[in-house]
Amino acid sequence: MTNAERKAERQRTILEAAIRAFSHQGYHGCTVAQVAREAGMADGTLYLYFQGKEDLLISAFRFVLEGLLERLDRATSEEPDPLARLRLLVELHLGMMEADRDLASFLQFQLRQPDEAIRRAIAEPLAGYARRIESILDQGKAAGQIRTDVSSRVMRRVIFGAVDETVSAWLLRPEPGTLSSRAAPLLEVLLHGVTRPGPATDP
Amino acid sequence: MTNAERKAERQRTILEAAIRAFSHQGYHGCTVAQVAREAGMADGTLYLYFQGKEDLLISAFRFVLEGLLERLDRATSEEPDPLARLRLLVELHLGMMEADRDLASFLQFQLRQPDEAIRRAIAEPLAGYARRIESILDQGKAAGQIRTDVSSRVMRRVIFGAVDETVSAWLLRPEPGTLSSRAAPLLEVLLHGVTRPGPATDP
DNA sequence: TGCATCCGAATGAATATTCATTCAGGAGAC
DNA sequence: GTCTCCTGAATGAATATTCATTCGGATGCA
Repeated sequence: MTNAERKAERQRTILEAAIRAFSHQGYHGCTVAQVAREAGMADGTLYLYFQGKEDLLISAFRFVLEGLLERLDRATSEEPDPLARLRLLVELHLGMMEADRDLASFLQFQLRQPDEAIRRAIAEPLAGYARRIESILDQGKAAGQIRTDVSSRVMRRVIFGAVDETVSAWLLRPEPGTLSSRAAPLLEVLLHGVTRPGPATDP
Repeated sequence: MTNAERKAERQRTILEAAIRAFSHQGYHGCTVAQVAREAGMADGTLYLYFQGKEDLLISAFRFVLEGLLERLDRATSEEPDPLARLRLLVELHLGMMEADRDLASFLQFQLRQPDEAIRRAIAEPLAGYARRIESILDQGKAAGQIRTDVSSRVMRRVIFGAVDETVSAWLLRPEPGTLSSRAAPLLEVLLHGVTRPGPATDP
């Protein structure tokens, strides 16, 4: 059993090194040798734990996304109120990205791979994320807090896109310690829109 | 003069070929030879018009983004009402992406390059796009249509992110002829938020 | 000793870039 | 009109480099 644990630990070390390396140089701008060096081992050793460079990338995506989902689930599971859960989700997402800049950079810039095989391999955890947002929205609809005249899918895209763009912008112009603080105004806009709440808006 | 025109035309041919090739295979998954073949000329010829593969990519980005900006400006310049302009901008953006799927795919999946040099080279036209959205929002604030308690930059990120995500989702699951039709519900959410317009929402 | 693990130099495939060569068409001479 | 000479755009095979992957041997533990 210690044997399997050893292996898992080693894999983890490699994955973390890969995330660091990929996030700095990009998947294509990065050699296997660099990942190995970052992990503190020889080139060939990586091939004892992963099938090759692409497998490394896909495994890293899975590792990261599943970790994020797990943390999100754990944190939001106790909150019954849908709006509060949505708030929590956004705050947590921004918080986690801020806490680990390499991870954020990795997700923001490497995830959109045009390669079909890679996309397919990460589609599932991504869909899981989408499903969680939509499920919160559906609960909100049932509770009368969320509008029912727009599909949850459309709203999910707005929410996800807005959060995603916020993280990207922060990465490109990193005023430190400021990402989490963007959660409040962001949620304001997502919940109530950009228009001025005036005396009834025309149909 | 015909000489310079000839050159410009030739460059344009190459750029359009590059966009097609890059959007299908991705920048890294694509050889210079493939671009040349797509353009109907020999490998070496490309080097008479561009410095190399990277220059090709950057030039293609510029070409596309500047074209988009120009079309957006032309179309929105005559509309005085800020909200209507915003609506127009979103509709046009979706419409243009729908009209040219290669272009859309190119922008969505190739634009986020981790390479610093490339990012710097395309920062300017991207910032131009951002400025246009924010300027519309500012006009809307002045006209009393847009809320003034959230910065235009935050709202811009929400709008841009939402549109971007909508296009991405459409590209990944292309139900044909359906992108433009997503403009209306999208704008609904952007303008008024996801919450149910009820008897005053708490502070 | 035997076994698992690791090392890192060697390999060879892939491909961006170069450059010696070709050739279509224009200019001038007759 | 026709022949000759030029020009430079276009070619695409050859080059040089980069890098993912392999594998024969070293290392350390039981």
